[in-house]
Amino acid sequence: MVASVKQERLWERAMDEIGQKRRLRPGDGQARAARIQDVARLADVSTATVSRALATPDRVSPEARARVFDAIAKTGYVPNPAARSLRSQKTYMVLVVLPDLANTFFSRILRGIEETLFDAGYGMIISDLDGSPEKEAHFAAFTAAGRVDGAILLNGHLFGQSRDGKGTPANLNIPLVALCEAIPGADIPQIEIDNRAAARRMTQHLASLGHRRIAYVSGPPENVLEHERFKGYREGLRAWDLPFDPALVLPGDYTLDSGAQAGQFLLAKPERPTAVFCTSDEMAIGLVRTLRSAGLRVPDDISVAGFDDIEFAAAAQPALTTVHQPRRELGQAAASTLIDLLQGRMAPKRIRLKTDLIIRDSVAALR
Amino acid sequence: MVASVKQERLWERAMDEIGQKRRLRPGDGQARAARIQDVARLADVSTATVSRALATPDRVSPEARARVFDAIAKTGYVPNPAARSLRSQKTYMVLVVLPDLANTFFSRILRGIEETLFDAGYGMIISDLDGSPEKEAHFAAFTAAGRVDGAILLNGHLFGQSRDGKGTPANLNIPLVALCEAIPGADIPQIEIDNRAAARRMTQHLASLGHRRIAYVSGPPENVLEHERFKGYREGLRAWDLPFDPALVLPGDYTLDSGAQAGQFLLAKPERPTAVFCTSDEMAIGLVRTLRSAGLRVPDDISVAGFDDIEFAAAAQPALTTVHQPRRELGQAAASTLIDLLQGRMAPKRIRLKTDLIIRDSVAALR
DNA sequence: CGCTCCCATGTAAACGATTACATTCACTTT
DNA sequence: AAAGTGAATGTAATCGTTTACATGGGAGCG
Repeated sequence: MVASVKQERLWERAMDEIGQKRRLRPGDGQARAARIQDVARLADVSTATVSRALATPDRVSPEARARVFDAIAKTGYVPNPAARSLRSQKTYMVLVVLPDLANTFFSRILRGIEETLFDAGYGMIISDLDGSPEKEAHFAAFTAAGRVDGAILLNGHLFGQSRDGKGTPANLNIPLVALCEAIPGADIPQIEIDNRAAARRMTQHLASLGHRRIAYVSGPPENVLEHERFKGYREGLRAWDLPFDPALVLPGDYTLDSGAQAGQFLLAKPERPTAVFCTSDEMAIGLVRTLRSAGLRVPDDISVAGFDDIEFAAAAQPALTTVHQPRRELGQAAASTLIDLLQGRMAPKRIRLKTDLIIRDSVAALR
Repeated sequence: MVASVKQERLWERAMDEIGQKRRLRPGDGQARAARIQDVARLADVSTATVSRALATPDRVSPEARARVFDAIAKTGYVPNPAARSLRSQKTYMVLVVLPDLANTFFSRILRGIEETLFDAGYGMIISDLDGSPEKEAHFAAFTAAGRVDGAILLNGHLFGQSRDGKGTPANLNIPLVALCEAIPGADIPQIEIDNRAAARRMTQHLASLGHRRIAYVSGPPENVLEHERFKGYREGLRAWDLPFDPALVLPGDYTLDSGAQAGQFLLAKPERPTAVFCTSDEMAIGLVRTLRSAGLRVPDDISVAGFDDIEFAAAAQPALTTVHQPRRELGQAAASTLIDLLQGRMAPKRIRLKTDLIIRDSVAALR
């Protein structure tokens, strides 16, 4: 892996030199790649020694090792992954299962995952479930076929199971890690933030600024994150001896549109809250937009808080007070936990990363 | 090739049916997956017939085919991808090369790619180059090793080459497609929008509203998109007989921060423009923020236009007038073009998708 | 000196599919 | 009736590694 740049250059040259036609399509100038045989012959050792020089360098003599590396450089040899995988039953590939690839919340998490996997020599295959059971079945089969060594699940449930744990989980026999949305009942490592504590903290922050009527825009009702955040919201109210008013709980599903929708509900209420806690930034941005176009000023007339701290939270008008999720770190933690499992090391059952309260301009003290 | 989708389906159905049987009892060892041998024995045919029943069903007698499918369902057989790939030199995997996975612009494109590949039975591997030559070399080797059948390049250059075409492109010998950012000089299909026409149209739109001093916030100077959009900007000015003023061209790199930075430059200018054309929505949003915090009203005091029409363009304050890029369709077009190549069909050398001028609230007529 | 032990290496058997080539058999065709 | 044709299937080589097992030789030890 370290020598890859140099190898690459040499490889091209070697390919040109060999220039041997492959029997694919006539007239196609496909050159054949060097095989382990070629390296072995050139280094005057057996294929076994070449393989060992690569996998366990300390088990071959320094002289042989040097000759092998030399031959590898000369031929530009790159091991054939299919052959390697066929024999060793390892693919060095990880599946990342997402509920929705188009959701901007995931992109930075993906990057955290990708970079960690990359450093450990693993590739990343992405599956965007997109709410389709058909795709889910496909990827279950895909996984079962042994195309990946492990998987990171961001979708809140196992293959073949619904979110509430109904149904029999597909038996994949590979290491799994749940990221962000914990999978209740599954005996796999869970990487997440403390959603409850974060929601409680935000609620208390709003209360501490004098707000007594604090609305809550929820996530989808079946969502584990939602349950936790809702609990935190109620705990926050209780800590400040504020009454819980079900009329102040508005349905949402984390999207911009549902936030805008919640804004409409809010405007229609006879007695308006003075602060709104949205459980996603997208909803907060949608909500602010609705409120402003109705002539309300944020935060002067009404405070709005978000959750996630996506890129646009800081650029929104007004800049959003929100809960920061360490998305990149979440991805990294999930990936390195999975790698631990893949390499037979112990891994913690649960990792909870710290969130931060980000105070910007969309929340103000009650006048 | 054509049968792959159907094959997948069958495996899935088979999986479902024998789901119970394959599940491990607690404490049980690893259950061995069924091989083609097992299916052949059960169906009382040779392995060749099983293979043919799957790949070319019409070359097998209906009776044998039925017995084979039956046996597949009974055993829950799923072909081993490594073995298949080793022998047939096909992986049914496509590499998607991105300059920056965390950039929200790409997520919807990825989805378009993913769904199209999925429908054709291909999987998607993502490589986030992240500006690192090391990663680039790695993925070049990865590709050269034959882990993918083809690649979609969104990064504007070939492996081993810089953006301006310097250096020898890696000799990968697999079908490639360039998406969004055309690769000049490369003899591969290019899927893109007409950046020049779109930029010209937006510039003319601003001019038609009476603006005579129209600033331009650019992309990175080495970027092909940037060159095209800049040409369009100048053409738009010329069409309205407006002078080109280099002082009104501000450097940017498509990010939020560079837009905010451009705003600072703008505020410092003695003679301010009345409209600003930002070549990305992110920059427009960053710019608006800077302008507003300096007390300027958008669009009353200054108009701001964007490019891309990302999700937040509509939710921004004020909602952004911008150029809509059909991102999902771009992804789909690139993927299906690549699939055509992979399956030996002809593919167009260049596909240009239509853009739309989206008129919202951030641009107004000059008072 | 003879015996063990271990290290470095080689030999060759997997891994699980695809597919070129061979074979069989039922039908035409001449 | 002999030969030719083509469809259905089987046989076995092949893809390029990894790795269990075998081997040979040098060091250590009594």
